[in-house]
Amino acid sequence: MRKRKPRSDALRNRDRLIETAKDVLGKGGPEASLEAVARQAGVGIGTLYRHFPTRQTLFDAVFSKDMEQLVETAEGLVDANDPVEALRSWLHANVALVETKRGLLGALAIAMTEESKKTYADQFNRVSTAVDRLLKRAADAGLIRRDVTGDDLLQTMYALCYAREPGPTWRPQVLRLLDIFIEGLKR
Amino acid sequence: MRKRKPRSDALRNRDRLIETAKDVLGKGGPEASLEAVARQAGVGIGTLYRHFPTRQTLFDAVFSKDMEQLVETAEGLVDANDPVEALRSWLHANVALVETKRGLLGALAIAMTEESKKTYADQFNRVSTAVDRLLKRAADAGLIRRDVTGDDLLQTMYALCYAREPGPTWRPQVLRLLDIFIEGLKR
DNA sequence: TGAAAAACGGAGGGCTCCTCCGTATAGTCT
DNA sequence: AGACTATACGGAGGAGCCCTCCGTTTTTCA
Repeated sequence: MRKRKPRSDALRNRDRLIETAKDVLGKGGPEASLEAVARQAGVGIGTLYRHFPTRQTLFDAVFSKDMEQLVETAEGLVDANDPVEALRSWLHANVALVETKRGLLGALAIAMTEESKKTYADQFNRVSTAVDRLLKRAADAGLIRRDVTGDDLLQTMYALCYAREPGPTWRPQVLRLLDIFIEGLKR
Repeated sequence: MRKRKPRSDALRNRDRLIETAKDVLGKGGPEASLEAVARQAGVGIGTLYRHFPTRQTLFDAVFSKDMEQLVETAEGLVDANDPVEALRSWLHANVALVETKRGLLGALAIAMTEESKKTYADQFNRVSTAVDRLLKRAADAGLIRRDVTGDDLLQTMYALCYAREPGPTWRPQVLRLLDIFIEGLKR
């Protein structure tokens, strides 16, 4: 017995929920009410929970597109001429990405737990591979120290993003701190 | 008309609440139930709210002792011989302090908002003064760049503490990232 | 010791979380 | 087309938390 085609209303509702969640979570942070999401999406609360059994699965759905973009940016830079500059611009691109959804910062912090690394394992691996290759090239060229991983970089970046209060000076400050960190990387 | 002496039961309850909060928040993070705090302290919920009208005021009470220690450490280092090393050891001391209450990390993140800077204004000023003096001495000696504030340092430190997952490798990793940052500070 | 200030406790309204299940409906088969 | 059934829907409901309000109790002080 073949499996049926997924029901169209289910697909539609799923999309509406993700779209609405992006909006609501962006404004209200990661603690926003899921019932509000369901309401605003014009959908019963039961429907929300059927599609996304936990808060985390909803976050994951919201972020998966951004993750994809992050991966692509990283992979596009693998063969850059100056590996250190490539790292820097990758990090800067990420900060810009984060800035577009400042309200999601808290949610991002949640998203970066060990738990969700399993969910994102595939993307994380691709990012890690790309970034680690850059790091290795830079280290081989004697440009930076050897004891740093792609994970370190990512975590530090998110940490710095998270630490600063949102506001007009947010971005330059984050970038400055990040650059100091990169400076420290150099041998 | 003189003011009365504060009632003894009030003082007692206040202390119990802070002590219990330290415990409960340490385990459950900053979202832990305040009703649980009241229950475990053997006190009515109304009593908790009378003493601490908001979640933040309760956090503040919990942290005020640690803040004091942080201030003293900073002030003790002002006249150290090597200003950069002094900065480093101050930061390391803070990391150690944070480690003793790993569970409070999330709460700390909350505590570091603009809002609570008003509450801690006094302590923050003393820390800032001490650290800025160290920074200035180091900068005057040409050891580090000039565009960094004590606030930057503090925030970065908490950010790095917050980014890493708790676990046996937590501390060395945080210290390593912090040292990289300090390295980047150097001119 | 007794009055008044100060503090206490917890009921209660409002909100959220999440589950469960009777009802509705889209896809499939004849 | 019509019927059948897997699939999805909605929202009521129990449980927990937030916070306020106020009648009752305790402590201080004259």
